[in-house]
Amino acid sequence: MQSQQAQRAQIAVDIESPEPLFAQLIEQIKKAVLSGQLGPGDALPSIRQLANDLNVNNKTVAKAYRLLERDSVIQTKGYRGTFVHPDAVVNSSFDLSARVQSSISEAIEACREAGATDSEIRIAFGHVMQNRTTGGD
Amino acid sequence: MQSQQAQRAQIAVDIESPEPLFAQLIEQIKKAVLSGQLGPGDALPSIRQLANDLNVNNKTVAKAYRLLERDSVIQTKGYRGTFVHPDAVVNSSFDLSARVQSSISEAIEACREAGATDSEIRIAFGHVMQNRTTGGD
DNA sequence: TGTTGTACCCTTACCCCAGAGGGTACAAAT
DNA sequence: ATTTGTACCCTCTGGGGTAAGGGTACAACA
Repeated sequence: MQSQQAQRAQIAVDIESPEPLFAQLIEQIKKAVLSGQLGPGDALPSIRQLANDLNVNNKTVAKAYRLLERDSVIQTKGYRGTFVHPDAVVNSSFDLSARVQSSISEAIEACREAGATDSEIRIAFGHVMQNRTTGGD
Repeated sequence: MQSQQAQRAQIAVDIESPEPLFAQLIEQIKKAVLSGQLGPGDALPSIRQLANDLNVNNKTVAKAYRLLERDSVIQTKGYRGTFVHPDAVVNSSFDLSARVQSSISEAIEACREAGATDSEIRIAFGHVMQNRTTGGD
C-alpha cells in the first residue's frame, strides 16, 4: 500500500496505483471538500510542504493545485498561500475531464459510424492537436 | 525526387515525401479517376504487381487498396483482380479523412473553450480509443 | 502451376506524449 | 532571510502509435 498522510488535510497518495499522483491529489482534495473535511476559506498546505509530507515532487503537487485552481476548487493568494475556494463545494462535483471525455467520445462514435478506422481517427486527432498548441500542461 | 512510375496507370510515388506511401497511392488513384485517366470498370494492377513496379511493400499497396475499396473507389473481385468502381468518380471526391478531421476538430474546439488543457484532451481521447479497439488498420 | 486478394506472423525505426523527478531562479510579501 | 506561487531549464522511463517491410500461408479460381 505505502500510503503517506498529510497531517493538515486528510490527504493520502498511493504510489502503487495506476492513477497518476497529481490526479490522486485532485481527487483527494475534492473529496475532502465534498465531505466537509475542508471548508471554504481553509488554508491548504503549501506546495513544498505537501510535496514534502507526501514524498512527491513539488511539480506534481503544483500541477494538482494548478488544475484545482483552474476549476475554482482552490484559490491561490500569492505569497500568502492557497485556500479553499468559496464555491469549492459546488465546483468539486464538476468533473471537466468527464465532460471532455464524453464530448470526445461522441465525436469518435460518429466517425466510427461513418466508417472511419481507429487509425484514421487517431491520425485526424493528431493533426488537429498539432495545428495549435494552446500550451499548458 | 526518386519517383517511380507504374506503366499501367499513371501512378507515381515519392519516397522523400513526408506523406505516407499508402496515402500517396490513394491520392494518386483518386486523382486518376477524377481526371478520367481511370474509368469505371478499368482494371488496376494487382497488389503484387503494383508493389513491384513502385518498389514498395505488398502490404503498403494492399492497405491503399483496402481503404479505396472501403470508400467504393475500387472494387475487388477476388481472384479476378481489382477494378475501378462504377461510382468511382463520385466517391473519389469524397474525403472521409477530411470529414473525420472536421468532426474531431469541432469536439476539440468545444473542449478547449470549456477550459480543458490539450493534455487533458489527449488523455480523454486516449481513454476513449482504448476502451474499444474496433480493430482495423 | 500460377495468379488473385487476403490474413496471419514478427520486426524495424521513428515520433510523440505522459508522468515524474531534479534544479535554479524570481517577484512579492512577511 | 524566509516563505509563497510560479516559471523556466534539464533528465529519464515507459507506453503506444504509425509506417513500412519481410515472410508464410490460404482458398478460389484459370
